[in-house]
Parts: sequence; structure tokens; C-alpha cells
Amino acid sequence: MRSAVAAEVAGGMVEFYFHEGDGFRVEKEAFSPFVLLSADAGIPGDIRIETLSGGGFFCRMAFFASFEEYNELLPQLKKLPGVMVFNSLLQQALTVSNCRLFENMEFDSLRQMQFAVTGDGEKITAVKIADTSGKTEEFTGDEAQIIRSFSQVVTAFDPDVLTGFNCCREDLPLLTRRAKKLKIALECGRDGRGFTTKQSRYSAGEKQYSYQRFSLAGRHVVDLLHLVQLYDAAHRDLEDHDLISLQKYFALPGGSVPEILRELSKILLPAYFYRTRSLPLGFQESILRGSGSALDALLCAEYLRLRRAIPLPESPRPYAGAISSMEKAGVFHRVRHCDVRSLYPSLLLSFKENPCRDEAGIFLKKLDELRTFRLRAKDQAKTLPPGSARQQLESLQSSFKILINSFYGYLGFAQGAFNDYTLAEKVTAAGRNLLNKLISTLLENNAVVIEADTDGIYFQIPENDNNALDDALNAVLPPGIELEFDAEYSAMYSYKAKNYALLSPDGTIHLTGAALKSRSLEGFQRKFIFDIASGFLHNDPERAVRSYHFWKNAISNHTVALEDLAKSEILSDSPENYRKKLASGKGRRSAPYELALASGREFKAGDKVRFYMTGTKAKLPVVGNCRLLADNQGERDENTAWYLAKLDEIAGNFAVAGIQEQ
DNA sequence: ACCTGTGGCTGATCAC
DNA sequence: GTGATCAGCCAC
Repeated sequence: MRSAVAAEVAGGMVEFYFHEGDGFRVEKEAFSPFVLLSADAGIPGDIRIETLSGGGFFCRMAFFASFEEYNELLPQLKKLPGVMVFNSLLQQALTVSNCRLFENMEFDSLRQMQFAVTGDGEKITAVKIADTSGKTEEFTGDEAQIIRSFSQVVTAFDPDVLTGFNCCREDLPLLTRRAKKLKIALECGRDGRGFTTKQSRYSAGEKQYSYQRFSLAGRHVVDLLHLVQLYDAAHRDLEDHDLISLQKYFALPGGSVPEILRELSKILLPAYFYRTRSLPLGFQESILRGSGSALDALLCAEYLRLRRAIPLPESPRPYAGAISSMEKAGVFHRVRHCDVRSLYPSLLLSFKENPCRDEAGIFLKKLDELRTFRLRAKDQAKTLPPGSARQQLESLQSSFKILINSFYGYLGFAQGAFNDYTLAEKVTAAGRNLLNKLISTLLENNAVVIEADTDGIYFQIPENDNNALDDALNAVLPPGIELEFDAEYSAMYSYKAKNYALLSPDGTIHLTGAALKSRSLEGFQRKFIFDIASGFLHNDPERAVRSYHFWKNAISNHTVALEDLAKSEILSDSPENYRKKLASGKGRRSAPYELALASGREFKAGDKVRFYMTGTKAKLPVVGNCRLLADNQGERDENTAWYLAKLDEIAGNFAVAGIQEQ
């Protein structure tokens, strides 16, 4: 069965790349770029119009006879009302061809090569590679020879994917710059050409990153740093984004940088690989597009396959979300947790209601399809022995889980052609209703409800618990919706809504919530808070008091590491933009940006700034009284009074016994 | 050129 | 001082 590993739009054609032996072959198909038009939109150019059925706003498809004309007219087309453009030509080509990358392929048949380029600030001094055949190599010595060797080794192994770490910012700019300078052709694309670049942006969580997108014909260039940022936005568990922290966090075996990247790829890449099989997008696009726009691409492709008109999104409006409530604060023992299994997707399916402008009923059909497919993969994985086949099915099912969960979010997505705020609101209302019923049922059965959020509840059960509670809860659940009791904890410290600490029977402590574990907190503060929580959970209040005195001494005597006093913040904007905003009267002053601007070093959006407070008074504005950690040369100019005051404040917030009196 | 949603806590700035 | 407001980070 044919399974394209890459596709490129070039010279009036779309080229599909397939594995053939150890190399590849290309199949070309004719392709005309298109835009969508409303009934009364008129556009210039040599176009062929196809009419789309149904009541959607964009009811005509206009195909261009030539790429040149399409590219030339594009800027003005985008400005015209009644014109919709899929910016990515590859998305257009896959949409009309109905072919998807990696279709029928498994992750372990993907040919990958990891690389790392080392420089001395000016020249390249080494390039290391590793690939999925197990080979590793290192090129050193003459710079020109290093570059040629890299190009040759890529062409020889012929990878589908080239993977680096922070390579869009460091390795590839250096490599292409030096190759150009030395006039060496880096012809390692499958078309015999070199890298092309484009300035681009993407977002992970609430942060937006700008990056230079590198492409190579017939291959995919993947920067694992992007995947790490995406992983972190979802898990919020990483200490840092450097390779050393990642090696520790993911328990990766040691080795050269490319070897470490090879292991990291095995963990982070499969989810996106399997997602790409369902989407009309390239691999890189599928990785860097958010779930809303990915789902939009999928739904629009289904509509265009049926030659149906595509609706306009409705304008966004605020709507109520989920329940989040802390019922009880303090320490509780023998705490259980239950949650409703995939609450929002289950509710959507139980409504049997498509978004209002989805005349063809694609939304629920796709949701149901993906869910059935996922559950089958999940069940099948259970029957397999541990190993790569099982792992691949696990990756597939977990990547589908993410896609399935984004269906609800899509309803509230401002740019989604099939968004539907009324339906989104209906989902959250039903979710609130169900959770409230579960809470009252628990209370009626003498349970102590501690905290509830969206689809899950932490509670204590009465000593003489029997099956009556289970039965009562099950009676509340609508058909098709299941409740899962997934864990029991020795103790729980409930602080505020969405903020609590859990002690597992095996002794591990898990903190949840921004107030307890935010990485923007100073190190000493996080450690102190952990000790406080740990003291509560172990019924050992002295632990918090000891920690308090430890930090009080360390701060007073200047023996505390400055790293533990520093705050860190990731710049969401470039310092330059910040300055412009301030100058135009918008925005407010912010210490990390001021420090970044004053440092003379180059900071970009997405960079982390670490800084600590200076001065002598406990109450000071932060701006003007702080310093970059990187600027410290070992001198002790931290603001001791400030940090001591902060320590007392935390002790007060968490009501650490016996501190306030002192 | 890009963007899935709402809810919640904290610490900072700034106008009053 | 105090409240409004925002940015950042996090839960689900």
C-alpha cells in the first residue's frame, strides 16, 4: 500500500515521496492552487470555478491556472472580503488529493537522523550525527570538509526526518551561514537542493515563540526544542528546557548529543507522527499548528472532499466554563479521587448534536471515528507484550486522545469554520450539572468532599463504606458516561482552589497548582513551600518550622545560593516590542524586560530571564532594584531584608504554626 | 503569521 | 494605602 513519507508543492505539481529500498522515489501529480469564494466575491486572474453545494458562505472554489499568478495575486486576495485562503500550499494539495502523509505507516519505519553542529562562535568545529539504523558519526577538522561530510551523510542515509535541538536558532543558521561563506553547496534535500528558510511563529500554551523555519525538499526538519516546549505546556513538570534537565527528567541514557536526541525523539515524536496521518498537513505543520487549527484543517478537508461549501465562523462571545471549587481547606487522610472518563467528548457524543453550521454532520462522525479507533488501539495494546509494537499503539491512542479532547475546545475557537458557542456552552453546563450531582450524592452518603474541578472530585469516604455509595453514584450517571475511581492517597493538603498537595501510599508527594509549584517562584520559596506541605502531609509541623529557620539563617548569613533567590520569567514578547508598547503609552513597566533591554545581550521572545532583588529595604519597587543572575560575579548584593520579609509572608500565608509569634 | 476553551492564584504596576 | 488591572503560570 502506498504511503507517502513527504510531499512538496513545486513547479505546478505536487510531488509525493515514497520509500523505495534504501532510497526514495517520487510521484508527481498535477495541482492547481485554489482559494474559496463567497457567492458574490469577484477576483482577478485566470481561474476555473467549481461550485460547492450547501448553504455555507464560501460556496465556490477558484483554481488558478498558474502558480506565478496565484503567488502574485495572493497579497491582494487576502484583503478581499469573501475570499478564504489556506496559506499552506501543502495543506491545499493534501486537501484536494485526499492523501495523507505516513498513511498506513508505523513510526519505526520512519527514517530519522539526529544532528548537532558545534561552533567556536565563528566557525564550525564539529558535526555529530546519529540515525535510526543505529549509526553514529562525528566530523571534525577542516570546516569545509565537515560541511561536505554532513551533506554526504544525509544524502547517503536519506532520512525522512532531520532532528536537532534548538537547531532553528543555532545549528542550522550556523551551518547554512558557513556553507554560504565557504561557497559549499549543502545539497541534501531530496530534490538535490539546500535548505530554505522562513520567519515564522508558533505558540505553546500561553507563550508565543518566533523561530526561523528551515525546510528541505522531501524531508522534514524537526527542532526537538519545539516539542519540549509543547510537552511542557501540557505537563508543566520540567525543571528546565536544556538537554541536561531533559536527560534527567526522561531518564535518557547517556551518549553524544545526537544519541540523546534519538532517545528523546522516541518519546516526543510518535504522537505527532500519528496525528499527521489524520491531517491534511505536513509533518512540521502538524507539529507546530495548534489543535484548533489542525481540527479546522481536517473538517474543511472533509467538506471540500464532498465539494460542500464552508461556513464563516461565528463571532466569539464569552461563555461559562467548568466548576472549580475548594470545599474544604486543611489536611485530610485516606482521600480518594474519582473522575468522569473523557467528560466533554462523552457529553458531545451523547447529545448527538453537530455544530449548527455543520450541515453534513462531519464533526460527530469524525469524533466518533477517532474515538472508536482510539479505543480499539488501546484494547489491542493491552493484548501485546511490552515492546515496540505495543508502544506504537500506545503512542497512537494517546495522540488521538489529545485530538479527541480538542473537539470541545474547537467549538469555542474564534477562527473555526464550524465553531458554535451555544453548543460549547451546552457542554460545559451539562458538565457542571453532572459534577454537582456527583458532589451532592457523595455528601448524601456522608462523604467529605474536599475539592472538585471540571470532571474530578477529591473526597473522603466514611469508615463503614460499602457498595451503596458506588450504586448511588452510578445511578446519577447518564448512559454512556463512566466514573472512574483512579487513586487513593494517604493524605491531602488542600490549600486553595486548584492548589493542593497529595501524599501517595508509596511516600511520594505531588504538588498541584500555581500557588504551590509555579516555576516563577524563587527557588527558596518553592523549597520552603514543599517542606510546609510535606510537614502537613506527614503530620509533622516541626518540619515547616525547621525549614523556616534554615532559610532564615541562610538568607541572613548570605549563605543561600543566589540561584535560590532568583525569580525566573520567560519573556512572552521581544524586549524591543515591550519598549515600543511602553513608548506608545500602552503596557506597564516590567522588571525582566527592563533587565533584558539594559543587559546589552540579545533577548528574544521565549527567552528565560533570571534575576534577583538588590537594595536594602524590604519594600521597594522591583523595577530598578534587581539584577540579572548572569551579571553576578560572586559578589553578595542581594536584598536580605526583602527576602526575609518574603519568607515571613509565606509562613503567614500557609499559617506555619509558631512563626508569627517570633 | 499565528492562534482550542474557561477558571483560579499570585505578585507586580499604576492611578487614585 | 488601596483597588483595578494585568502578566505569568497553572488545572482541567
